[in-house]
Amino acid sequence: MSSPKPVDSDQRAAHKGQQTKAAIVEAALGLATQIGLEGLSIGALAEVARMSKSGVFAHFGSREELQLSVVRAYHERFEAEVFYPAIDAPRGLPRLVALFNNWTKRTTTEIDSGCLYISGAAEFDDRPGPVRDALASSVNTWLAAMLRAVMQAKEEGHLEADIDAPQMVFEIHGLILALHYEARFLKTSQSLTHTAKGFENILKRYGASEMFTKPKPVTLKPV
Amino acid sequence: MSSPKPVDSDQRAAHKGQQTKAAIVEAALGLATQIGLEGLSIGALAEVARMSKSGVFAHFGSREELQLSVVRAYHERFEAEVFYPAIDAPRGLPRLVALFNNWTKRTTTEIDSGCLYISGAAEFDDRPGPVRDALASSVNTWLAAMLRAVMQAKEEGHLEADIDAPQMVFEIHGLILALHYEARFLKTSQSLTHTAKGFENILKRYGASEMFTKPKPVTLKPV
DNA sequence: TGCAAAATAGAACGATCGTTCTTTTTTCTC
DNA sequence: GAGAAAAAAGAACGATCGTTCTATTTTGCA
Repeated sequence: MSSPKPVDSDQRAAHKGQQTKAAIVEAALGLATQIGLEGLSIGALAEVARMSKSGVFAHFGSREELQLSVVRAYHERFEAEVFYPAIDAPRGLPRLVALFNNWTKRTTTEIDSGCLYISGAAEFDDRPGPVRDALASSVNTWLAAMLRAVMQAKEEGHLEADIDAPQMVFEIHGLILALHYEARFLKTSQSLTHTAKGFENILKRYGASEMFTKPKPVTLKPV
Repeated sequence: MSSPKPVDSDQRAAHKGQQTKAAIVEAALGLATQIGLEGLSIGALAEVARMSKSGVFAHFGSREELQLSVVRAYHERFEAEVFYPAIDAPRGLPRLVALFNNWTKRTTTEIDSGCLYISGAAEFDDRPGPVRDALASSVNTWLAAMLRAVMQAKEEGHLEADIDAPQMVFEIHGLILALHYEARFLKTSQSLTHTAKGFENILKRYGASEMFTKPKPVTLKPV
């Protein structure tokens, strides 16, 4: 354990290979969200990354390992963009609202780029294997976080005491899925409004106090 | 217009070719719901249909035309299974409930087989062309039917007079999407219960009279 | 029953796929 | 700066893809 000076900062890892690997995964993530994990081909990826097929391939050893790397990268990005920022919000309903807003915001962005958790589910829903497991594990981790937030809101007295927490998470999940489906595929214009209104409805039904139900516009931190 | 005796009954069409074409589409539908429209290959289809590749191909002329045939067949089946049976129910809330129940029942079946409207949306949301158009058109037709049912229930006084009908359809759509996602991909056990409960919650929120909100078990017609 | 037409089969095409192997280039370390 | 190690490129593989073309078989009608 006396490596000279490795692990500089973040991605700027020791050997050059890890940098390019990170760049490849980055490009692969972009391709996979657009055309799906199954549509992701090494040839097309190599072209985007301006490398040779075998040069790309050598970093992963198999296409499946490439797909796994993409799933892991997506998971990290999702956490960083949706989960962690919401932890700053106070425990209870505010945090739940923050989680949902971040989720919605990300999904809105993904109307253009595509969501790997949704396209991946459709592609791998009856294709057992490591990729499917990684996808399902990521999604379950996220849904569990939402469930925790709901239960905390219940404990804090921000929601009624006898609510069915998994039921509430299920309904919220449905809103996001409908947003993605109708906005990205059907190109329905009102989807985002419907999502926000739907969340309001859910909050009301589960007894959220009025002060939380009106969604406040996202305040930008002053620089 | 003096063809001897064609168009006997249903599929038993005039020339033999149309029978086998129907059989091929049938097999293709089974393959496509499982592995997706993009995963559907003529070689694999030929094997299932116990025919040669070129024999299968000749019936369609292109892979895209094959995919279109599958989408059309799926549309017909969806209509026959979900839409038409519900028209027997009285106009208004009973019909809306029947539509939803049929939809749920079909989606439950599709936990094993897969839903073309969902997997197709994921595959073609970024891929313009006739297949995407056919898929979107079918889904829009169905969602329009749901919207009509909601508005009729409103007119009949079964729902509150000032409700936002598209909003209600959006929320219902979300329930079905969540059911498919969580049951088929995540294999969550409670999904069907959550869907039914979610629909109850929606009905209540939009002012359905009590007699409709308690879901009656599907009554089997005595033989 | 015979014959034209329709339906199916068979072989081959160029392209792309994931993967392997070998060679060249680049990088890192002493 | 030399030499070892890592990274990237290049070529080729067997397989499968959609598609085309040409035979062969089967069908339907006179």
